[in-house]
Amino acid sequence: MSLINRIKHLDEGFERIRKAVPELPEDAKLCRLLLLVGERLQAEFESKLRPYKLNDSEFRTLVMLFSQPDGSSTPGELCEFTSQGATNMTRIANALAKRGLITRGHNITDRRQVVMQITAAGRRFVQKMLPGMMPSLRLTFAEFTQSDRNQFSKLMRKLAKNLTQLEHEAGDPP
Amino acid sequence: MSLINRIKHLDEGFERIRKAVPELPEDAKLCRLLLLVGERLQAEFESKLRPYKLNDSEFRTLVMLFSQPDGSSTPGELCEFTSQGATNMTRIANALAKRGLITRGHNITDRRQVVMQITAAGRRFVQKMLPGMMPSLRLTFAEFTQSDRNQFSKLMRKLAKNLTQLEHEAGDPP
DNA sequence: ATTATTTATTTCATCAGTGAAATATGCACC
DNA sequence: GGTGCATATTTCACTGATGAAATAAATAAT
Repeated sequence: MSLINRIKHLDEGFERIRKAVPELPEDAKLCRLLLLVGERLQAEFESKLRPYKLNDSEFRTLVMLFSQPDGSSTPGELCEFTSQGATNMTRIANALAKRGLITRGHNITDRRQVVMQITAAGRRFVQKMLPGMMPSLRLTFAEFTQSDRNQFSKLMRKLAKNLTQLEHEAGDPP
Repeated sequence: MSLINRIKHLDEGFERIRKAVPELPEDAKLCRLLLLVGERLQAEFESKLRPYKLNDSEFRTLVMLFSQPDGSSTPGELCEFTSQGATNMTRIANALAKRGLITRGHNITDRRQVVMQITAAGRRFVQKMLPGMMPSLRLTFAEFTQSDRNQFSKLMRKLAKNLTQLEHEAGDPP
């Protein structure tokens, strides 16, 4: 069932739910909308990655390194940036290192720290991958005006701000 | 690291990536924004569900039944609506049935079809759950004006339309 | 009546991520 | 130099989803 049809289905179902739970705010639907679109977008990304035998977290980690000023970082830092557990990060580093996309060494001034460094091959890989994602990216945001883009960015950041506040208030109140 | 900080980190990293891959459209960032917010929102939902020992796909399936005019559907239909595989749907149905939230019977006119029917307990469960999600929902969309909501809905639907087109064009061209 | 198709289930193997606990190593403090 | 802390890795058990293939049961086609 296409995304459009699922949204149509959502619109209909939501009306019936509101009949039974009138307190349900309209925002619940916005929320589902975002999640539906997000899932689909995520699936699109992963399908681009699959042929290269990389999964999403591996690729994101690699791009994270690519985007560092010196192309390197430590597992601990990357755990923070990507909200991954340390166990996972070790696994990801293993996978990337085995494929020669990164190297692992030790920080000279603190030999406890591992430094993961993107290799030339890793950079080439990212530079080859990114354009492959362009076509669907352009299609996805087709007919977006500059004002649409600005609105979109603004709304996402507003959501992010609120969600961050939610995180902090989650420190269980008495 | 908070969502806000991750976005700040994204803003900085993106600039550096653009230095190396100038063709990368600004939309790539919008895309990551949406995915970041979507992930966080999804996590929020799942945390609400966890105490009830239901996972996301189980709950969504239950709500799907709740939203049907007669509170019932078949595994095949639900697979379409939720983009789940048949194997998964059987597992979900098992879980929901074991907890008494749905019943399973056979369609009278076509005994191959299983009909999953939400029970009174299932309805009560949904009606109890939904309000529990309200507080975070209200916080998430705090300071959204009605115009924000309309914009948001409009943009999501535009994305959905484009993504649906993408799906269809995915029918591998010669 | 036999064959083919549809629907659901079962079985099995696999992947990706999670989290806890134990281990190794190196640093910092004093 | 010994104690304690920080960093990363390993091991293990688990969750949730995924997909292929075999099976069962009922219906449709003819």
